[in-house]
Amino acid sequence: MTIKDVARIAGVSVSTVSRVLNGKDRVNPETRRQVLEKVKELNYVPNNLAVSMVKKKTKIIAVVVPEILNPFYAAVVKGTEEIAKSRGYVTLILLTNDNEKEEKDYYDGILNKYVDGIILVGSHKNSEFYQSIEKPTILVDRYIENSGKDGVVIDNMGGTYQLTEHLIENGHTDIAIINGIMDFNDGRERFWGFKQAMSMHNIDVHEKYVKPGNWFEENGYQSTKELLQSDHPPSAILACNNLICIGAIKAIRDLDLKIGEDISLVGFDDHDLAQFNRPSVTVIDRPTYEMGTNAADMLIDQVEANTSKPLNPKKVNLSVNLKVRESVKNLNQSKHISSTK
Amino acid sequence: MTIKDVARIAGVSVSTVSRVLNGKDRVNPETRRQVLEKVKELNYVPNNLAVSMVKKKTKIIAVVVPEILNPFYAAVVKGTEEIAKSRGYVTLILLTNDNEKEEKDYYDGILNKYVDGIILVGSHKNSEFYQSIEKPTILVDRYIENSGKDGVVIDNMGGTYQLTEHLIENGHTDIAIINGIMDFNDGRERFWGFKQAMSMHNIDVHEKYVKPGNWFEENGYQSTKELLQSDHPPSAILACNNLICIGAIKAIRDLDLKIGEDISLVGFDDHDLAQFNRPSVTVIDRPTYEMGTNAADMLIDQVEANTSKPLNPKKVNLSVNLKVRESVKNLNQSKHISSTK
DNA sequence: ATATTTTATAATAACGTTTTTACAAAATGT
DNA sequence: ACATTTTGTAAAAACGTTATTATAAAATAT
Repeated sequence: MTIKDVARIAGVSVSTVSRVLNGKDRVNPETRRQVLEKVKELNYVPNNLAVSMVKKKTKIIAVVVPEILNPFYAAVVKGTEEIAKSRGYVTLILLTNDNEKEEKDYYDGILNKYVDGIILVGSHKNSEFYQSIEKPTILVDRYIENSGKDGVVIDNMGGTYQLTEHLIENGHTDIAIINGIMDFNDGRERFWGFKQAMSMHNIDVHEKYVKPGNWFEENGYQSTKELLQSDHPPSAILACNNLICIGAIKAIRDLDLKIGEDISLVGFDDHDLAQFNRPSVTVIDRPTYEMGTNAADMLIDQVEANTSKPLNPKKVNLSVNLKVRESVKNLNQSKHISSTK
Repeated sequence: MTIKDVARIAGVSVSTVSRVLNGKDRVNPETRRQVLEKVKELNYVPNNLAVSMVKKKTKIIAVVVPEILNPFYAAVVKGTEEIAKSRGYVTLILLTNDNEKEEKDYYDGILNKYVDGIILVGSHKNSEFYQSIEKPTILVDRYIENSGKDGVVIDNMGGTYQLTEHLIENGHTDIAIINGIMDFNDGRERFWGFKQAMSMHNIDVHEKYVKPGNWFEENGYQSTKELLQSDHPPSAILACNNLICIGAIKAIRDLDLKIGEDISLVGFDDHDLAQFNRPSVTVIDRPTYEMGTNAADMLIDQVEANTSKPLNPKKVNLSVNLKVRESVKNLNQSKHISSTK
């Protein structure tokens, strides 16, 4: 069932059917009525492929993420898909497993020719890769300077700053930090936020309390064990993402210690275990779903404005939220109590 | 940069370039070499849209799921995407929020005209909807009889059968079941598996121990409270999905009871909390990722065989796996101990 | 030496739309 | 009453490919 069939059956030309369907003027109301009737009767739907070819717009956007089982990325995908849907677009999903080569191949093979725009949680560190992308692109979470692309990120520095300050306010000074890799802005900024808060309160950062590593649970588990089994264990640990935090919780449990008593713990990223654990764990919650919706709206705006490369790339910084729960011991209070004893 | 440009610059006809690129025979090796050289030099990549139009194949498949934040569906998506990728397809993702109307609209508007095939965790109960889908379709998880579509499902009945038998073997007879809605095969089959196991061991199913409801956490929480606060609380609870199980765990905790001592608990679906909770919870684990990969392979096979409607729809039943952990009290043993006292 | 087959390439049609151009007929202006 | 504008429709071109058909040259067969 093509537009030709409709035209033939309705007894008009192909162009007239097209005009009617696209709401163009200069078509007799009576003709319009008849065409619409036949369209409905024949259940005609235009072929997207043909439309895309002539309009050079596919109404498809791609969302490229490392992994979908991580709820963080799943939320980004969800936000993207919902905005896309509401604005008449569909969403192509690509999982990269953080494999740079795979991401590049994808880009060359598919993205360039198929989609109107790309939402990208990239695995590449160098800005050249991003510059080579011709389609409108929004970088999410990880932002690369000089990439020439707009970005939607969260306030990493503010997040660890708040967590650190929360610990300090509760009297902690021996604070350890377990971080992921520092190749991207996220790891770097989270570390800076911690250092900044410490320096603002004139507290020294002990080198042995700084544990860089990777973003996985095993790192959280091992680093926590090392910290707690050392000569001078810290009084509090800052876990820089959800997986590290889970690893830390498990390590603490395996060492038969109590969170919030023997050791205080705070984490970046909220997750089920942080909520469910007793005591529950104080965390920074970041608006992951909103990152998706923001990015999708920005992307589609760009697509529809035909601005493939923004003149002045902008980075939208979404604020994060401290969720105070039960995992931080108040050392001031306990000192106070012991001093009045 | 189109095939025309390449042809012009290489000094051959458009058709020759096309022949070279598609590996057709009857082209002079020397000509082939020259064309390939220019293609590389000009960095030419064929326009997918044009190819799709003439070949009537888009190399896009759609995966339609109710929700992406649920790890179960995320795993299906992941399995689908990885197979699709490896076989040269890309994956369109559609989230329905279990909204029947939305799903139908999607289907009419996009799926029919854009994709080669569909992997569908459907929200529709009636088979007519599925029959009306012209594209190759694989139903995942929820299977509708007479839909005319192939399906990939798991052994729901075997799952609850195993869970129930595990409880019975440990001496339980007062077993309660908290189930979701019975509109689809999943809820029905899970209930049947329970009943079957009970009847095989000649144990009566008490009506007050049967709690149908919905698949959400709140149902698990409320039903568990009701069961445990009744006159004759059961000795064991079977939670029919991950969310109900989480609700049950929370309710038990809020009632200050101990899992595996005061009340035994088993669940359908593995999840973080079941693993993390102390004591950990015995569950049925289902191969969600494999459902995605199986479905994608079956779908692409169909697409490439040009069989839009399988003559004899088949349902692939993947087996489930009992993960025995610490949440079931052995009543035989305790009886034995008390009788020898 | 001529007829036939094989090989290499080009020209053209087709996929299903939208957009542009063309052309009447009707309406309006003088 | 005639020139001009407006309105409604149709025909044709374009989007970028692949597939089919046509044609010429080379190779082979008789």
